[in-house]
Amino acid sequence: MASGQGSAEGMPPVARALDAAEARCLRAGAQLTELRRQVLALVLESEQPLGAYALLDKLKAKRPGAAPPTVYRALDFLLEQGLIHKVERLNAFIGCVEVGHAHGHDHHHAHPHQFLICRECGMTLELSDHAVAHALEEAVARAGFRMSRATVEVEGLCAACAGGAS
Amino acid sequence: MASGQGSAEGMPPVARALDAAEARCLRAGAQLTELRRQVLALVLESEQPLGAYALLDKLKAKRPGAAPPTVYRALDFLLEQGLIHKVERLNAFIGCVEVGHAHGHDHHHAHPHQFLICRECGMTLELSDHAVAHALEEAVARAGFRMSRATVEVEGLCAACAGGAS
DNA sequence: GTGCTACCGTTATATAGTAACGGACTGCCC
DNA sequence: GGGCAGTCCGTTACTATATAACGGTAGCAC
Ligand SMILES: [Zn+2]
Ligand SMILES: [Zn+2]
Ligand SMILES: [Zn+2]
Ligand SMILES: [Zn+2]
Repeated sequence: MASGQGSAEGMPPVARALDAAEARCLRAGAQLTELRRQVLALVLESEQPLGAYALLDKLKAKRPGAAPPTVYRALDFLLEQGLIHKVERLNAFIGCVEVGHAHGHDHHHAHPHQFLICRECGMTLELSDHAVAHALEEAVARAGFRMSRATVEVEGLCAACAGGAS
Repeated sequence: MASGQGSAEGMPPVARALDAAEARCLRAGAQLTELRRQVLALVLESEQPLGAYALLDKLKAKRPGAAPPTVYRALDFLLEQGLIHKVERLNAFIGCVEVGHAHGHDHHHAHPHQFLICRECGMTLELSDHAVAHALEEAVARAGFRMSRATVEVEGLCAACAGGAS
């Protein structure tokens, strides 16, 4: 398999996600090249969403010649494959939590999702709340719109930060 | 009154909105200065959301020395007062439709709202859908978050553009 | 007067994102 | 084999978006 191990047991989560991503790309007929894999790994290794230029700095360690187009092209690919999402409020990118969930549903891109962003610690949580998605679909339809993609991002305090400060 | 007319009857909508904005600022103890009023007028006059630099170009007609901080400072003020919103997906600004609705509720900033953006014609519609806001509050609370502000933006096709192309 | 605040002009800089060209490689057709 | 198209990526230059920092002015309190 992709990272040389036959099973997901005992693998670090990033490696498991990379394998899942590779499998998804295979099924989609897309090429997860070395560069794209490196960028994806950097996104996944980060606890918090990373901006394109932060990503670029990290990438330069392995790829000294990297420039903005290097990372933006990789990000575009990863977005198209649904392997990462963009957090619009932060101009930053984060791995999709659903990749590798084995949920079967092969949304090759853009499943409905919502982000919760802690303004204190920066932690960003991805939800896939059906009630929110449904309410939004209804409201959009009532307005006569046809929805193609939705951005739902909440800024606030996570449980830990709210507990400490109140 | 602000624009020299005693009543809202027969006034063009932008002038009426400017008067409502002035009244809101008075109540809030904030100063709607000439610069801020000019920027607000430019935002309100536009059919579509305007970027900061588009706004700057227009502003230069009346204020030749205007520079980026000129317009960004005015925009920050208008955002704080809830007179305009930022459309994150477009990095653009649009007037709040609720200003001057005489709804009484004096949300001096950040009422729950959603944007519907037509990718064809650029038309952007502001909703204030309660069901969406409520579903989002519930989901956020279930995740242990405390929400302060939410960005909800839908990209799609408006009725007119969807009807033509299907 | 002094000190303080809010507002704004001005210059420079930081951050985010794209356009455009060209080289390397691959697969395919003839 | 040669030619040709497609994909990927290195590279340069550039556009777009946003902010930092300093200084001046006007109003007001004391
Ligand atoms: Zn996701
Ligand atoms: Zn937190
Ligand atoms: Zn509004
Ligand atoms: Zn339209």
